[in-house]
Amino acid sequence: MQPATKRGRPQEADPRQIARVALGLFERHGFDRVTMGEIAEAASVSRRTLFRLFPSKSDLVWDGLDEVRDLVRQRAATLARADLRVAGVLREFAEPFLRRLDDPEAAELARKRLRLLAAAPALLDHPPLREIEALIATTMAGRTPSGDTPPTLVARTLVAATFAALMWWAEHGEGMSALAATRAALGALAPTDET
Amino acid sequence: MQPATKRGRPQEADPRQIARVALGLFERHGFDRVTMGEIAEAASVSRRTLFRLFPSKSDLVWDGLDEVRDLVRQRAATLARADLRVAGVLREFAEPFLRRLDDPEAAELARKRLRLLAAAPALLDHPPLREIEALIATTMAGRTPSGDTPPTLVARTLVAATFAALMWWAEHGEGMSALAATRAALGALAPTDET
DNA sequence: TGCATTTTGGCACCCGATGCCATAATTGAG
DNA sequence: CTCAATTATGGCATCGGGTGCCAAAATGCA
Repeated sequence: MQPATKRGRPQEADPRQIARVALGLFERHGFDRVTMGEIAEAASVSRRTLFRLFPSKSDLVWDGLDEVRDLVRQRAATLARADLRVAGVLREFAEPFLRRLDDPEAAELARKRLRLLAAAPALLDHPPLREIEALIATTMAGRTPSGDTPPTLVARTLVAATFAALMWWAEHGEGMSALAATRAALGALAPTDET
Repeated sequence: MQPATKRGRPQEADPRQIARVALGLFERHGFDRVTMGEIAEAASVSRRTLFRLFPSKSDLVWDGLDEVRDLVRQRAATLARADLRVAGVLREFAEPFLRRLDDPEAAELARKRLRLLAAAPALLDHPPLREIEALIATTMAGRTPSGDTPPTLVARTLVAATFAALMWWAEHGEGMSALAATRAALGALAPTDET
């Protein structure tokens, strides 16, 4: 996969720097009011290499998500527990990442990104994100006792609901932790009979 | 809003016919492998008027959603009940529409559209759809007793979860009704404590 | 010095989408 | 009947995201 050899022309462009520049522009002017040409100019690279480093505009926002996806992959493969229900999925997948957001600085960065999402929903259509969803769903589906509600149904609904809760938290959840918001939302969804 | 008068050049293009043609092409070749130019040619209109009738490619898939949105608007304005919780939202908003899917023919059309969604998630980024979500969310937020979990949080999570359940139903829910799948999924989401 | 290797960036092009404008087809008023 | 107002159509140019192709630069290695 990686060349590892140091032959060839060395890479001049710094992807993380470029992503930082882009994120700054997005926050200031809005995601879709910033053109790839402007980002390229602001980062002092050509439009062409910008597209080579970040094949889509969304990749600039989701920079770093690949590593999260790898962690989720690893966690999914490692998990040997049989009975993995909703509470288990939250404990094993959501909590380890959400706890990072206890750090106010990390929380603020996460909020910035999530607010970008709310303003430009096209960002949700992102392959690594879809793969994380699918990983959680299939892992859960394989480890849930059958007989009750179809596991794939629960899994996909759970992931969607969790993301929605996170988006809400980014905008209105100032007082509470991301994890608390997620738990509260999931708990409130059961359609208890009323008059 | 509407001209109502019959002056001016009569409309030659038939939007519903065009949408049908487009839907057929999408099913056969996949949403993003069909170009607007091809649709225009297949429907015997110019690319320009195609874009005037359907400002975005997604509008071809979501043709007719505006009327659904109007119904939801009306329903939201009419609803006078105070305490409108999760079960109430399902009863007042989801059920009236999901019941239409008891008709096998309507169910098959809905499945076609939802399967298109699963294959091209960009279709989910559609203004009328967002407005329906927002309508339900704000209606619910205004009628839920405060004190417990923030209503806007519950509302947005509920809508996201319901859509996810519908998408699952379109692909794997052959045996069951759309409403049953939704209910089952929501009920299973509460994180009951386990070991 | 040359050669393989890798990055860079320029160019042309595709596709979705938008603005502008000339033109066609109709109704209604004189 | 004639003409103006009105509405739909479609051609043209342009923009922005995205891709393929290819030549030029910059390095390690023989």
